[in-house]
Amino acid sequence: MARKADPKKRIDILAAATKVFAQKGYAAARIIEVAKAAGVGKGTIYEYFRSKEELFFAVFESMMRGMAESMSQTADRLDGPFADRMRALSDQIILSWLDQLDTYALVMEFWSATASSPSRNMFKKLFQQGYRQLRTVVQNLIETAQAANEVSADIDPYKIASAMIGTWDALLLQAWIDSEFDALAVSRSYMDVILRGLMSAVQPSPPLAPLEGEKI
Amino acid sequence: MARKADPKKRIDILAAATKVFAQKGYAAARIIEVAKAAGVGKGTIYEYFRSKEELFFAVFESMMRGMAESMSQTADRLDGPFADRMRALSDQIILSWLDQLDTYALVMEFWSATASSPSRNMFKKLFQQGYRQLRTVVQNLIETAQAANEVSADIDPYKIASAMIGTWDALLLQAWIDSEFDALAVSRSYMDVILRGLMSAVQPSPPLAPLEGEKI
Amino acid sequence: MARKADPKKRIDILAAATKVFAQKGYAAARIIEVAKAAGVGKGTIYEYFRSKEELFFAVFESMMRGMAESMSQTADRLDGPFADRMRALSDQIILSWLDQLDTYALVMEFWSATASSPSRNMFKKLFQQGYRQLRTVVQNLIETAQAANEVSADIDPYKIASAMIGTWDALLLQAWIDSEFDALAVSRSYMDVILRGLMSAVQPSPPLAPLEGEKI
Amino acid sequence: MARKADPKKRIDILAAATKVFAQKGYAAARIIEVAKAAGVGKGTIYEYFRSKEELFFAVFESMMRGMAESMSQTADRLDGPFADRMRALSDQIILSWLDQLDTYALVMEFWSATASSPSRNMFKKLFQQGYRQLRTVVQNLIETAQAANEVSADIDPYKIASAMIGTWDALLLQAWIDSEFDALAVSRSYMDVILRGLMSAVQPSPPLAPLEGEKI
DNA sequence: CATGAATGAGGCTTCATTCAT
DNA sequence: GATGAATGAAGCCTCATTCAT
Repeated sequence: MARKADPKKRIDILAAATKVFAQKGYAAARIIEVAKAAGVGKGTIYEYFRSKEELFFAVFESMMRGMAESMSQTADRLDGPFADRMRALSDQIILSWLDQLDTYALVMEFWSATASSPSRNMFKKLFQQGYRQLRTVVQNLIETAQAANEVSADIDPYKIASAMIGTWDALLLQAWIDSEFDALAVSRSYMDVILRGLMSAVQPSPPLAPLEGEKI
Repeated sequence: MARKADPKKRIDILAAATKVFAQKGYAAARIIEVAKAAGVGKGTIYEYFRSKEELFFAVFESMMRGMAESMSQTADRLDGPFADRMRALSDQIILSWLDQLDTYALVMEFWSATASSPSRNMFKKLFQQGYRQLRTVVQNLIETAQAANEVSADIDPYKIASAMIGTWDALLLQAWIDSEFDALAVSRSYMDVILRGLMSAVQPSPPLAPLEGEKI
Repeated sequence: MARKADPKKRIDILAAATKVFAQKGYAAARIIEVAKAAGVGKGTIYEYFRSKEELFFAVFESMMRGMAESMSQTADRLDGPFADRMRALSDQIILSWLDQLDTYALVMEFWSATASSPSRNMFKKLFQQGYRQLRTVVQNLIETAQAANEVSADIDPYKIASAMIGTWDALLLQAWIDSEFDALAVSRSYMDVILRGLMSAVQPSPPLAPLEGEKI
Repeated sequence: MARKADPKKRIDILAAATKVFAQKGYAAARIIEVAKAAGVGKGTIYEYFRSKEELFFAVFESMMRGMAESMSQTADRLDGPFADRMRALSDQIILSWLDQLDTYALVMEFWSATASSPSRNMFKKLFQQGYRQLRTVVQNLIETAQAANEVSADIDPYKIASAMIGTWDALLLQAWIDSEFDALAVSRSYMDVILRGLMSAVQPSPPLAPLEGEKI
């Protein structure tokens, strides 16, 4: 028998690719670099992945899967009053991402790299799915809080959840851009304000002039 | 940067490059495409820009400059109570970007394209500068409102401004990814909550357990 | 204006490619070799031909065109009695090909190179066309001779023409394989016999046992 | 050549290789394909043949051996008058080859594949040997006929034999190229003419004009 | 003996850049 | 100044061959 197919090798290559793609970007990443980082020969990469693009896609997929998993685990472990849950979730997201800020670069890579590629749509779907998953967690928290009268009923859980995860994303982006940016501190202040907004009595934006279509 | 005089041609090339880079991404964009789009010969590009990267950088710079300009003009025109100003600003940002969502792709491009480039730092600086500019506008609005007692004094204008522009950014990202995402509606609900939070009495997140370093 | 497109360069590359393909064979031929032989850069090849295969096809096409041309010119110049014409044609074919025996290798290349290629059918057609053209020339000679009663009427001009050009082809093949093989001498002896057969009274193969399907 | 003993496996591989090489051509043939067709592992090929080229050479050799064998068996079985023998031989050659026209492709492969190979000369020799063998059979038939006064004595048996086998080869080539080409019918008409030429009284091509451009 | 996972040399091709016109 | 033909560096990928199991 020949050397048996090492299932660990696929993982190794994936890990190496994640690192190299994150550091160099898709276009600038070299297959040979990935091979070296994985401690295998160039050709071996192609034993496990059909092409550079497929490898890239596999990295993305595994990354998203990892994120989603850790996310739902986190959500399961949350308890206490609504505000506590939200603060804990926020911190968890920020902290776990700050730990692997390099990987964050990949999220951007995935976009540019597939700009004119037919797999762009697959990326789009995986991406939306990731966002949706996270959004659902937050949305559920809000809805539960509304049921418990912790959050005013006139809040649209979907919209607010969308905005909140967007904010986390953006804070991480800023942290990535600017290593001095204190994403955790900002996120905490932000949560204070948001929670206060969510939990206070409703005051629909009443005397506000119509805004539709206006371009100030 | 520019070596030849005709300023109109330089602008034509820049506009063409903006379009091509936004559509194809930096790596996939071809100089010949830019040349065709600009209606000039391939060699002419090099009369105005030393290299593809420099052209790219120029596109980025002009984009940031344009954004900043429109941003400060908008801010100058704002008036009325704090909530109105904020809502108007939010709408303005969202709407003007939605108009040119394609160009938004460039923001991501700028990152990935320079991942392993020596000009990465220049990009970083320009980017931070753009963010800072926008943040300052929001920060000023908040500070003014605090001075007028419209916003509680315990709010950190810098942090909240950071979070808010991040959220706008992220909503646009989601709109870009998912064409059905209604960024405007979400941003308005979001502003309702945020404003309520900002304008309600302060309730510092007191009984919250310490979070530092914890990984829930 | 840029350097003007040199139409001669295409010819140069084609000539170089003909030489290299003939010497090395399609698979073993290297684009860089062709470039060097043509005195141009590697990339220039791709300015004129989309791919190695296309270049190869162009070589084949130009070769066939050249052959056909020289063939019909030769035929036009033939005169005198039938036997003289045939002998002159035979000699002309053998001699002109012996002059460029290397090129002959290409005829074989064309086959193997396209064995599993989609362009195989194009090659097949060009090839058949070349053969047909040559066959028509011979066929016409025979038919004219039959009309003049120089050749017995029961001869099938198509079949005999097919066999004759086949023989020339095969003699050249042997000459190519074996540099000591005297294709000209053999072809002359062969023509003697053939012409004697064609011009003698008809004696249909009468008392011959049926051969159909038999496998001796 | 062979390094391992099992002679059956060697033959299996050889048969598989013959098929694959004939279908795909040498360059396009893949060792893995041969292995699959032979029902063995890739590595096993290398137990029996040192390299792809050696395998190819072995295929060629076995093919030539097979041809030569069948050829001499055929010749031994021939009897009757000269014309009958020749017609029977011709039919035998054409029919047996038409049966395996695919394999015919290999003959061409052998050439192109070794164009720039050091084994080219070995191929050349094997090839010449095959041709010579066949030629000898025909030559002997003619010489025997001359001794029996069936064929005029001024015929050069070597030359005519060379031309005849060449013609058969070429007819098969045409059949290979053009599936509608009726090689058997053409070969029979051709034999009629040739035999008539061979068996008629000698009329040396006497009053033939000198051949312009001739390079004797 | 047999296998097929691993390897890396080397090919084709692309495309930013140069420079003669 | 403008052009685009020419260039060649460099990348992805293939596939014959090796060798641990």
